[in-house]
Amino acid sequence: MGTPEFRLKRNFRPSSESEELFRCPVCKGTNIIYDPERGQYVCADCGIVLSEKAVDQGPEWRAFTPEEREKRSRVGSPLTQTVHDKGLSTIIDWRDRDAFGRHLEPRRRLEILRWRKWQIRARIQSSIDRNLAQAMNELDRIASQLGLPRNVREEAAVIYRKAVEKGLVRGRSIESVVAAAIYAACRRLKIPRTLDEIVKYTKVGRKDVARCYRLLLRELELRVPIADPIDYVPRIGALLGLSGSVMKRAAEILKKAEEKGITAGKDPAGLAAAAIYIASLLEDERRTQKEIAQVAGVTEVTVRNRYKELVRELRVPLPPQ
DNA sequence: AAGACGAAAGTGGTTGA
DNA sequence: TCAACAACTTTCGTCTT
Repeated sequence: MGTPEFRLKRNFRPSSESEELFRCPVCKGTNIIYDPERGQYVCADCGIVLSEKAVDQGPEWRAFTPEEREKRSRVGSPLTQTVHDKGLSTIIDWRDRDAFGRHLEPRRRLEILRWRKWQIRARIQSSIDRNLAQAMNELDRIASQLGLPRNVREEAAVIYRKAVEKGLVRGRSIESVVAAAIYAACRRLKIPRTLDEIVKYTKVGRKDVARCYRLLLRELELRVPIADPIDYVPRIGALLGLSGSVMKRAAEILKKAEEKGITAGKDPAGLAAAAIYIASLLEDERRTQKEIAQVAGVTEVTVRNRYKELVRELRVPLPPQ
């Protein structure tokens, strides 16, 4: 994988009746372009990323109000109770006797044994299914709010399923494990989303999700490539409506910085933001530190610090003024 | 009036005894 | 488990455009 490259279809214009859907909801422009690498549509005029949320107007029924939480908890917790105590387990018990207390003949006994085995399997199966069903709901919700492409959702689903099968979800909230799975999927597929972005659409704490994420990595032996600041460039650039040459410039800066070994231990989003800032100056497509910081999910100060560092260490010749 | 800059104090997470 | 530590954030005053 070399430098990230936008191969975009300019003036992308789908035909006929679905036209309304392909207008930018912000600037009403029709100049929507598609970035196949990220699986996103981007408005070429105002630079906004049109997530799937903006395109498909699917119902978003979940609120974060206390009442909603109440409702959810009432649907959630009885599940385990039902399965545990009130499931089929009371119907076929462990005794090898019939309803009159007589011993069963051997043939009959084997039969019962088989029933019991299946009943237990069915119970486990159904609990996994129920868990998965709920989790997939959550996954879809979070993923579409983040505007994640399909392949990430699938990767996340696979990770989650493995986690359930290994019994890693027990004792943890489904939502936090789902969020962790999504984060892991993003990292693996190099679709950069910060942990904070994902947590934002969740009602569990950042801490929980981070812990679950580490757990998933350890228990499932997931290999995750280390976060590369360059991966953040296209997204930040697109959100700011910057041209390809700025992004290319930013990527070059980051590559040099990496070679110099001054990127270790630094927040990749911050580095990318700083590189974008420098590139925007060099290419004369100025954006303020504040704007860049905002879309990168870091503060102005961090952008500034990284930017000063990069300029100093790499001796980037800045234009006057 | 807005942007850039830097200092200083505070925060959350990692590391090593 | 605690303390030290580095990176990042928040806040604020000052200078520049």
